[in-house]
Amino acid sequence: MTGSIYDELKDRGFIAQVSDETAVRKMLGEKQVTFYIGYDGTASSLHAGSLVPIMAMVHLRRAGHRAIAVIGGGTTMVGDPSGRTEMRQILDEAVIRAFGDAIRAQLDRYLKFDGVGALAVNNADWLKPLNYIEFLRDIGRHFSVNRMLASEAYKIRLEKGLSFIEFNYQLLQAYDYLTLFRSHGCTLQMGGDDQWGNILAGVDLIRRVEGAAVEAMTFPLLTTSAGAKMGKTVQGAVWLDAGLFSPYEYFQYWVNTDDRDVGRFLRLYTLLPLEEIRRLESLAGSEINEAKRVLAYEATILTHGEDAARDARAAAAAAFGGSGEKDVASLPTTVVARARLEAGLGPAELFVEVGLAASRGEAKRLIAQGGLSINNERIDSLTRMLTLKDVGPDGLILKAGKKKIHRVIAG
RNA sequence: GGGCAGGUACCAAAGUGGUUAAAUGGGACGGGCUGUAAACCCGUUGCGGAAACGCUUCGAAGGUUCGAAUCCUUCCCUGCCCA
Repeated sequence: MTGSIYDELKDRGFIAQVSDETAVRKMLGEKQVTFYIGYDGTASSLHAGSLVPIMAMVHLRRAGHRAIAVIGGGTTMVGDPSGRTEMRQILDEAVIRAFGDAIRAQLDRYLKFDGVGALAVNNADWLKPLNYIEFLRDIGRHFSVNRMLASEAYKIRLEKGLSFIEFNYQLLQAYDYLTLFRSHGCTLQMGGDDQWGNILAGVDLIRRVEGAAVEAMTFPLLTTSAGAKMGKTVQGAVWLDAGLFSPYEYFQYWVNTDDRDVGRFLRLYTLLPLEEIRRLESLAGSEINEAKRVLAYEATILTHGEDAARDARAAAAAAFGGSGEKDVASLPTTVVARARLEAGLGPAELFVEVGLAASRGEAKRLIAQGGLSINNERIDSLTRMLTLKDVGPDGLILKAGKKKIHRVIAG
């Protein structure tokens, strides 16, 4: 345990707000602290937007603190209105349960739940059995509606409408904190900066009910320098699940980082020492691409493991002609029946099939605009049939635009 | 429960009987320039079709009409005001 983990987090850009900086720095430096972060299960996988909290947990755990990941099986049934413009879709309970299990498994890769230094709990376990009247009397009376309505988090919703169920979210999250304080001695809750109000509600509740001082810390809500939300691409989220978003795509997501974000991201999303990061981010001009590759490689290791990261890097090198080993086999690949290739396939059909175009119409548009190529040769005609002859020893390489690439092999 | 205003494509927002597959902006995508960056310039942006053209879309379902996003009816949903 080192006295510097708080400052390490701060230097790396993890901290947006802290309840009491002096107290938090002190406790993280002096003793083992049990802390928690909640993850609401609104999808079967977390995405890159959740990486900051995950990395913060990894850092704290490495520093010897005890991590509790709370799967929001109960709170997800209510839905957090904080900062949202519209009510969340109400999800089916069985679905929420399944999502929660999947997310737990995902977090396990980063945190290695051992029941001692890192554990996962599901708040459905204590929220579902709650008795309404008792809850109102014991917990509800500590909350001021006036104060809640005045908070920034609800501001948008007061204009667009806020249902009663959502209004209860904050109470439940506060109750989570109280529960973990009582059962596990948890004294630090962290979360995204949009959670600040909810987290403080828990701090207040514990003070009122237990007379104890506990702490709160939030992470900045990141956007890329281009203004996009972290972890979102056009196609959708940058999922941490290899089945939803392949390691190759994941690697590419990081390689495509804006120059201006490289240093910031290296600090947040890799465990590289700060001196090394300072060296990498100082690279100028096209040299910065080297830093991006390091970022991508390290980030991919953390999420998908070293083997997958190596494959992804090799595939990227093959696709973009970078230095080092080239491994075409690691590109996203689709097997197409030999017989179909013998008969010949239209390019639009094939590009749609491998997911490089959303529809034949789009594929045709792309061809007209010179955006599609096979084996690095621009397709200039819709009737350019693709056959077995186009499938070389490494397969048939399809490209849409400059960056989306896919390999087809006959099978 | 009553009154008012709304629900249009990824988002925002025009359109109030045919010239509307639906203005405009943003976003996104493609091309050019580059460094798998940014900025900038050009183009594209419902589905099918080589094309002609066809099909589906404006909360949902019915209806009026030669013709509906546009008119009528019912229903669902949202916001505001009143209770």
